[in-house]
Amino acid sequence: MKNHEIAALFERIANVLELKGENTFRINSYRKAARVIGDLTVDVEVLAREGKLTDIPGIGEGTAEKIVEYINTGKMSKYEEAMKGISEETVNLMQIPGLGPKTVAMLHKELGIVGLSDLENALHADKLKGLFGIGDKKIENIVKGIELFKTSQQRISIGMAYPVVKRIIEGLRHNPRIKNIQAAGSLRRMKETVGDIDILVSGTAGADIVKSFVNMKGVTQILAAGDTKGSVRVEEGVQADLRVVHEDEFGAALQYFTGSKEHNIHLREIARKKGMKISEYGIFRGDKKIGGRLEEDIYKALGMDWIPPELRENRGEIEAAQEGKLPRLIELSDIKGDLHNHSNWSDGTPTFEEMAAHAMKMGYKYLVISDHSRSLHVANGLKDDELLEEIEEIDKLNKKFKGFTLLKATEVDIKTDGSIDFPDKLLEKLDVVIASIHSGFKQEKEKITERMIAAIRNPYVNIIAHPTGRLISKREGYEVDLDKVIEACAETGTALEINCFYDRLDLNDINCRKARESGVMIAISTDAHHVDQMWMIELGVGIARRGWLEARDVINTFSVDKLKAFCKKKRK
DNA sequence: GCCGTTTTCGGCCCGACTGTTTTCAGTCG
Repeated sequence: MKNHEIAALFERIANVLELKGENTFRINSYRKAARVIGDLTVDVEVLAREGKLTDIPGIGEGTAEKIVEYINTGKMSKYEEAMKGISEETVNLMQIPGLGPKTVAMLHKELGIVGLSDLENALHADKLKGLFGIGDKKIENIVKGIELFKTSQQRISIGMAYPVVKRIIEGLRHNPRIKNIQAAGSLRRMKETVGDIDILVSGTAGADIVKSFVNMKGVTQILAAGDTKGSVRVEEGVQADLRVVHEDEFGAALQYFTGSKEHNIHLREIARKKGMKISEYGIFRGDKKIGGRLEEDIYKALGMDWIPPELRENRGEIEAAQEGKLPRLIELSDIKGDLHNHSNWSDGTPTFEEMAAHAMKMGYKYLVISDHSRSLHVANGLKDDELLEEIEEIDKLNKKFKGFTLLKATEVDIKTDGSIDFPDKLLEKLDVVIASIHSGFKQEKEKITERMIAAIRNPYVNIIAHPTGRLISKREGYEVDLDKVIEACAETGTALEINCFYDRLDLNDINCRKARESGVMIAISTDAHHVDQMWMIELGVGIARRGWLEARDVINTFSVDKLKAFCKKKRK
């Protein structure tokens, strides 16, 4: 799939055109094109072949031609033309906070600054002073911006941000001046990574609320503390912002600060066409405010259903809301059990009893014990006779439970030749078989895909765990043709996993939606090695919601009997 | 460059903040 290459190219065209001072609306078109192509769940090449590119909203004749050109020749003449006389390094200067296209272009023109080192030299030699629009403050800000740019920590995983938010909300909840408190931003949308944490409150005496926020436990640095906004850095290294708004603006502000930007822009376009206006203060017809206390006010006034935050990415949710066709997204309470867990028999820490007790506390009806198989030595994988012992042990325990079942399973290794390292007669004794790749990551795409499909065709394999092997901001994952994997899963009745572990979140939202569209069932599983990791099911449900999944798409919403039947069916 | 229940031309999301060019452009979210 060339979707991401093409999206990246459009984004780069937008950046360089911005630098050149081209028409903003044309630039925005390229941005939009980049976005919609990047978010497609189908192969752009297929659409091109079918002549359907212009069916995509935001893709017109011009952009479609450029896509076709790139598919056919591997080049886009528009990009090469735009980059003439400009270095990529110069375009990248715009990433420095406080440096926008106008300033970078001016610095390039006046001082011949090409990249960051030129800029630093010029600052050192005090050459910026006296340039049009540059005063002492501006220079100071550029210096700060460069520092920030260099040290700017990456976006952090939602799994790290999530507990921080819980702690902050817990810490403020008892404050009598606060009426409502709610996380906003990409965290509320359950995006897999979060840039900073946004918390919104409504209440009286803003300065007082802000004060208690910046003095909270875990705060390492106070960046700002005013009447309506406080900003801190916490010990996890992430920035957290708190905003205080009026009670009757809370819904509008929540809607605004939740984003995404693209979703909000689309809503505002619709509002404008209907003679209305949306801002963080409310929704207005002319000068008259017609709503804003509740988030629902905004959507209702625009003639559409309220849209769950996880869907607000401008990926078709607005159209669906207008037609009353939003999915009934899966809820955390639909989950009846966790399908991938490790005990102290392999590389986990808890005993079976501890796992069962925690699962029951979470309200689960069942829990899958899926220790590693023998070839995964590093994880103390079980040998054949040990798996047999484990099965016996679980059977014994199950007799003690009422309304709860430990399910017998394994996370079996898909070896480099595509074989599975437990024999069928052993797999036969299990309720669930999970298969995954833990070695040979560097194999070629075709080989990995074949290998995975061989496992999917094994009649005992029910779930493919962490299907792409990626680790967020650490490892790309192996190359696998996911389209073929999805096809094979759909054919054989094999489920794909959303691995909830915070640095995996694999499948991701887009692949998850793609799988659903092909009729593949999904398992949401934590891969917990400790009972304190089982809460991460919440992250997986978030990804599932972002992938438009309903309860019926997810096998761990099934009753224990239905789940067992699902797994058995494949063996016939 | 895209798009159409006022439109095939003339629009295209909204507001805050900052610094500087003292009336507004640039940047950001």
